[in-house]
Amino acid sequence: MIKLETYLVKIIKEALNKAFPEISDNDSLGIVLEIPKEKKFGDFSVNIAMKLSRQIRKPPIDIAAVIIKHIERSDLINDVKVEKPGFINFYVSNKAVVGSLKDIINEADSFGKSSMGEGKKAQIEFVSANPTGPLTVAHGRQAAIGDSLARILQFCGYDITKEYYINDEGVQIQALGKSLKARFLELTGEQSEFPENGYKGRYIYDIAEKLKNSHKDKKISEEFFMEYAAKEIMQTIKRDLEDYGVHFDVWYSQKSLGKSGNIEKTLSALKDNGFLYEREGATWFRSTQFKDDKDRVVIKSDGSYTYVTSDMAYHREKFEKGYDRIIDILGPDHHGYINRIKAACEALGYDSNKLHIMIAQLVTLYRGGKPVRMSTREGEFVTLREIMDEVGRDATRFFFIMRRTDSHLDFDLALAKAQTLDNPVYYIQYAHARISSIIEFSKNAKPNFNNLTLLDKEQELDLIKALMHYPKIIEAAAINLEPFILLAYLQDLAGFFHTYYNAYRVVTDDKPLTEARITLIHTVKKVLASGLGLLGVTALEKM
RNA sequence: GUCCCUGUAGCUCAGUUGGAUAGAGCAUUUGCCUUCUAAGCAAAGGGUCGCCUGUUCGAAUCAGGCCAGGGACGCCA
Repeated sequence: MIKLETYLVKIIKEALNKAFPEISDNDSLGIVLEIPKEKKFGDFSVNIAMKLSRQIRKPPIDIAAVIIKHIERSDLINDVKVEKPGFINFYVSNKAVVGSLKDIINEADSFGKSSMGEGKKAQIEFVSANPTGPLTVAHGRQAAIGDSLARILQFCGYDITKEYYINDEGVQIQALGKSLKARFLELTGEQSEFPENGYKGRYIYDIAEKLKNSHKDKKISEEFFMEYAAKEIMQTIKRDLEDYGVHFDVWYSQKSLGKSGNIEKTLSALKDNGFLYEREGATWFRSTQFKDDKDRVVIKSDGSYTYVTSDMAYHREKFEKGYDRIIDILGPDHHGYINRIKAACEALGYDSNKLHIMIAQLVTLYRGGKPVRMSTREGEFVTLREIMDEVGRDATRFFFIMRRTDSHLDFDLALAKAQTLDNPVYYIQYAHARISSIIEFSKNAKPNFNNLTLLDKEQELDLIKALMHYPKIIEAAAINLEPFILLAYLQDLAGFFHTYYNAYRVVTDDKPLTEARITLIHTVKKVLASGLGLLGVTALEKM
């Protein structure tokens, strides 16, 4: 929270104490400053009178009228008004606004940071695509959201670990191995039959080709085909993510989890707590006791574990590592999964409220308004790599964050690629580049903090007020785990700048004024760069 | 059948967790480049917030019930 807001909350609290001394615990009331939607309702607004209405048993508007009388006036406030249902609206003075700009400048690079995550550990697991094929569109969205969220949480002081869970064993990997073997034999001219559940994508041929060149006359085991294919694909995935600007701290192998003995520990813990039973030769977890609609098999009748079993053990490890917040980002096909995992966590005695499982909803690709068809099973799909190659990294990441995580996303490749005003990425980047260009143009005008009171135009004050909201926006994005909130803010901020740019010249013959304006746009530039950085989008100096 | 997501302007979507006359971009119409990037700005039109009932000072937001679209429901992962 910026200083001005802290001050306002303080004087509101004092006024409340004087007006209604009988309300003892006004700290728990939580005075929250809101930013009114409409300008005419002032710069900050408080709905405390409405909240107190029931307790005091008086109409909100009367309560507000009493409170307002006790509010301390100063030269930071032009006016305080009571509005219809019972809002108390604050109109701050130019001095307060300019003073806030000074505060923002003094905070430098730490402006916008929040202390909400200080001393807390958080883990975020995302993408975690099976090493059975290249990353697809859906992974692109999860990667963009996950990485941006990690950056935002880090900005809020969290000690954050980014993790990728590699599903390197099980039926799917076996199918992958068989697919590679079939293609390999095909290439070497031998008889082969392609497995029914095999992966038909062209990339299997590429791997087979590579294998053929490096292993001419050697005998190859089934095991080797599996490992070779998974390793090759994992390398491609890592390279794609690297080029996408996403770095993971931990690559966690499911195979290593199996070897660690943690699955057995997890199962015996569940058994001790009385949540396991046997039926039809399999062992079941009584997840229905925790809001799941079906009990789940944890040991199949052939003695092997299901996917859920290892994932339960994996989540047990997450809790054991002492994270304060555990975040999973999954694809839409995993939604049925949330209750199962939460059930397991509770059965193991952990607080499942610490676990946030987010579902990144479906992405539909369009090209110039027409849907792009794809089918994973047939090996026809658009990869993240193809999208990056076509529209570029910045636009790709931006477009994937452009909608709320839990809502469906239409991604139009033609639009993302378009370097026109239809394309919202450019709108923000353009604002940043424009500022750079002005600063370049005004070489001999240095930022100067002494004449900031010369900033008195409506568009200038609007711009500063928009800057003042940045810390709130960051916190909102972190609390809601929603990078989209930040993206929307940057669009607004860029808009305020473009408006200002068109209304006034920054560089004029008036030196003190020019210096003040340069100082302002410098700060806008910094915040734009900071926000874009958190989204993983480049802030361009020139366009 | 069960579960999840969605339903707001012609289109794509916001709506600060229950607040004020429901907002933005695109599209449409009209203005603005001899001056720091027109990839921009200013202005106008456009709404039964899917439907019904309830909760209260107050509902697009919460609860219940319908209707419509999308997705998921394996001893696959």
